[in-house]
Order: sequence, then C-alpha cells, then structure tokens
Amino acid sequence: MTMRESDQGRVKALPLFSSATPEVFRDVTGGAFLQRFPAGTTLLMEGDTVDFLYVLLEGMVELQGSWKEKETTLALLRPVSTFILADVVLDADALMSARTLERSEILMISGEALRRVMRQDADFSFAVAQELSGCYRGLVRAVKNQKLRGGVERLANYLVTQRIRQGLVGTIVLPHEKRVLASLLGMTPENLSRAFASLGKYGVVVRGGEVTLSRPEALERLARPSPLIDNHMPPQTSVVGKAESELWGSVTGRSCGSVPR
Amino acid sequence: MTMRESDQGRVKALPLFSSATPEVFRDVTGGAFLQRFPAGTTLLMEGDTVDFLYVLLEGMVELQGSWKEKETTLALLRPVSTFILADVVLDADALMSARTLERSEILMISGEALRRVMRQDADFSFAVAQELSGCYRGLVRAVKNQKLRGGVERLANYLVTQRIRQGLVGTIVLPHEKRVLASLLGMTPENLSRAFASLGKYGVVVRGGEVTLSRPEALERLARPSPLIDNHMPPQTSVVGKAESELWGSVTGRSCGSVPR
DNA sequence: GTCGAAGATTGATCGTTGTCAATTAACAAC
DNA sequence: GTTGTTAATTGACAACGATCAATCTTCGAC
Repeated sequence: MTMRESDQGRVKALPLFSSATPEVFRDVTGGAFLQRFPAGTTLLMEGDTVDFLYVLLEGMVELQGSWKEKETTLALLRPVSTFILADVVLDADALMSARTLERSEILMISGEALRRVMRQDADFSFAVAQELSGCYRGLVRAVKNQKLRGGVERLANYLVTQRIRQGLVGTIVLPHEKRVLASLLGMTPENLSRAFASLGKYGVVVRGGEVTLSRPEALERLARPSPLIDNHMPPQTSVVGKAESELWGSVTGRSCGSVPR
Repeated sequence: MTMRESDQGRVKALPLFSSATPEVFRDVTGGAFLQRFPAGTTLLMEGDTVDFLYVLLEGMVELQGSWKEKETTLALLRPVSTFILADVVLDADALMSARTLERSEILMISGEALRRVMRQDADFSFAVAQELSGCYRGLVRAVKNQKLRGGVERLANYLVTQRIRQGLVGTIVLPHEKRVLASLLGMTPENLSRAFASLGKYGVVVRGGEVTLSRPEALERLARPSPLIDNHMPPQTSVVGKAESELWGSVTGRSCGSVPR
C-alpha cells in the first residue's frame, strides 16, 4: 500500500519535495498510498471534490475539460508529475477530469495532510507556491499559444519542441495517439492530418507515429518559437530545484500538473 | 511615497494579506511605494525581469501577450488586484506585458521582500499559495473557454457573467472599449460587432457602451454557462479569505492577476 | 458650432477550421 | 492467415473567423 524505496526516492526528487526535511516529507506522504490503474481509467471527473494530490510515477495521464459534449485535452503528463495541486490547496472542486492513457502507477497523497503541513512549514509552503507558479506560467504559455497562433503554427512549434526534448534527433516519435495530440493542439484529427500534410513543404514526413524532420531550420523559421510561449526546457540540468520546468503540454512535463498544448 | 492610511486598509483586505499578522504585513509592504501612472503607460514588457509585485489600487490595467506583431489581451484588472505574482515568486522573466488603460494608482512591493517573508512565515506562504491556486484555476477556465466555445458563445457567456456581477441589472455597462473586449474574447473587433448583432435574436441590444439584455433567460439558454468554466463569483460575501475569486477575464477580478477571456 | 481623429460598424471576400462521409491503414483476437 | 475494431486519412462541403475597404459615430479640440 505504501511506497517502495525506489519510488520514495523519485518522489523526494520532485521540486515540490526536494527541499523538504525528512520529517516534513514523512508527514506529508505518511498516509499516502500507491495505486495501479489500467489504461482508460477515469481517476477524477470535472466537478468532483478533490481529496488527494496525485503523483504519477508510471504510465501516462491526460487532463481534460469538457463543455456541451465537447472535450479538449488540457495536458498530457508523464512521470514524475503531480497534478491537481491547485484544487487541493484550495480544497475546491476539480476543474478538469483526469484519466489514464496507459496502465499507470499513481501515488495519492492526502490533501488534508498537505494543507496541514503547509501551514506548519514555511519552506514546504514556499515550495508549493513555486510549483504553482510554474504551473501558472505553463498555462499562460498555453493561452498565448492558443490565441496567437493558428493550427499549423501550433503543430510546427510542437514538433520543434519535441525535437529538442528528444535530443535533437532527426526523427521524433509521437508519444501518444494523433487524436490526442489533435485535442491537445486544439484542432480536430482531420485538421491535424492536413496540418501535417501542409508541413511537407518544410521537410516534415510522417510515417505512423514517427515524424522525420529533414530541414529543421526551415521548420523553425515557420514555427518562430519564442521563449515567452514555448518552454524549450533546460535540457535536464541537475538543478531540479526550480519549479520552472512548467509542465508543457506535450508529454514531458517534468512535474506540475496542468496544461496544454 | 509610501501608502495612505486608507490604501493600507484596502491592501490589507486582499486575500493575500487578510490573514497576515501586522508584523508580516509591515515586513512585506515596508519598502513598497505607491505610484501614479497616466493612461496608456506600459508598466512592464514581456520578457522583462520582474522586481516588484504590483497591486492595482485605482484605475485599470490590461495584461497582454504577443507573438509576431500580434497581440492578445490575457486579463483586465480592476482594483484591488495583484498581478505578476507567479513571476515574482519564481524570480523569473515576465510572460506578459502590463499597461494602464486608465490613469492608475499602483502599489509596488519588493519581490525580494515578498520571497523573504514567505520563507519565514508559513501562513503568509500559504496565503500566496492559495492566491496562486486561484489564479491557476482562473487560467484553466480561460483555456477551456477558448478551446471549447466559439466566438458568439464566448460573448454570450461574457454578457451573462457581467449581468450577474453588475447586480442582475437589465442594462449592463461595458467596462472598456469594445476593441479591448474583442481581444479578451479572442476575436477581431469586426467579429465582435457581428457577434453582438447575431445576439439580437436573444434580446441583446447594444447602444454605445450600454448593452440591454431583455430576455436574459434566452441568452442564458444559448450561453449555457458552467461553474466549471465561468466564475460567477460568490456575490461578494464577506468571506474574502478564499482566493477562489480567481480573477475572471472581465474586469472584476477581485484580486489575482491573470487571465482571461 | 466645425473639424479631425479614433473607434465602431457594415459589406464583400478569402482563408481557415469543423463536419460528414467514405476509404484506407494498423492492429489485436482468433 | 482472416476477421473485426479502432485510428488515420482524404475529399466535399458548410460554418466560422480574419482581412480589407468604406462608412458612420463619437468625442474632444478649437
């Protein structure tokens, strides 16, 4: 029920906990429990009351919002990531649903315990505030991305970002189904197909889940990435302290639980 | 240079400070200074390093993001509101510009002091975390609003929200130029005009900055507001403690500094 | 009052995006 | 292998939103 040794290390390495004393860490995660979910499991529905802070240790989780039978993907999370932190801090109803896209391993931390320790330990509270700030900035980037760029531009920037995150390889691998990517980018699957096709002029070739980027310079000229919108992530420098990894839509969010594109 | 008595009270009433001890309040706002700006002043540009937490005491401020000579409004702030809190907490560059829309009075609080006190006082740190959580949730609402609704639906919901905030009056007053509203709603001024026209069927009549909503029920049926997207705000209950006022695009954000629609 | 500048509106047009339908591809079960 | 299910693609069309240009309104300066 409780954590494995190895998982404990990974959780402790999260920005949220990296500066916590052993006591604080024990107090917060003491009553926590580890749970495994199959793919496609809904962990939380929009509007539900939130009792736990979730920490994704294995697998993949999608955060989504809905309105009038429409759904949209707000974020895709990879290990190790926390999510719905803001709702837990305010003890408020969830604004988004969460579901597993793969078989996943998730640590569930008591929200009550988290808030209690926050009120006792200024350093921990500060770490939470930093984490929330990073998440917030991630969402600001998402809104700018959505409002300022067109569909093709969003895709181009997504590809540029992925190329960097996957190590400047010539061929990147889409970490999820195209339908999910389309939803993340705020378009229909049909339009994503057409957007990929229209990037052919810039050396983008799609074969299944593999996307080859010959002519990355051309693609980048089109994408015009900006550090004020795209989080091209400090390439995993050892300094994990800053919460400024900020998620970032595409599977890769270091920690932080929210948002898009 | 420093605050008036009356302003001090208003600042202390902010969710961010309402639970702070007099010492904490003094420590944080001690080195702060009050400044007046004419309309149209740029307080901060995207990418700038952020040295101060801003508190709007009088006037109106617009937060905006830009990319490739395009601009978009991310939030409109009315007194009393803080803004760029997340950037201050992380000591990171600003992701959005801030400019006054009217002659404004703004309190500038040292970011360094804020962070220092946060590390010392768990309660204050907790209050900051709550504030950030509210801002974060406001942004989640904004993204959902933007991705899930069309232009006319966004306008309809904006009007429904304004009607509630202005006290269920029959005629609401637009708190800013229509061009700014258009940018906030993520459309061009031309399309905003047409969107208003298309709401005529639902009893919406525009005369200058005044919008009369005969048939609010019809408008509401079209708008389909949702508590998971629209923040119809607890109508100013005395409980100011919760940071869950969450801004909300339209001028009215109780406090909190960010975002839209 | 007249004038001028800026915002708002309207119409025409064009490009983008969503929708529906049909087809093809990928993949797991058998 | 075959079959059946789901995802992905393609085309045709409609809806939506952006752009350009012209007009009208508002409002402040004079």
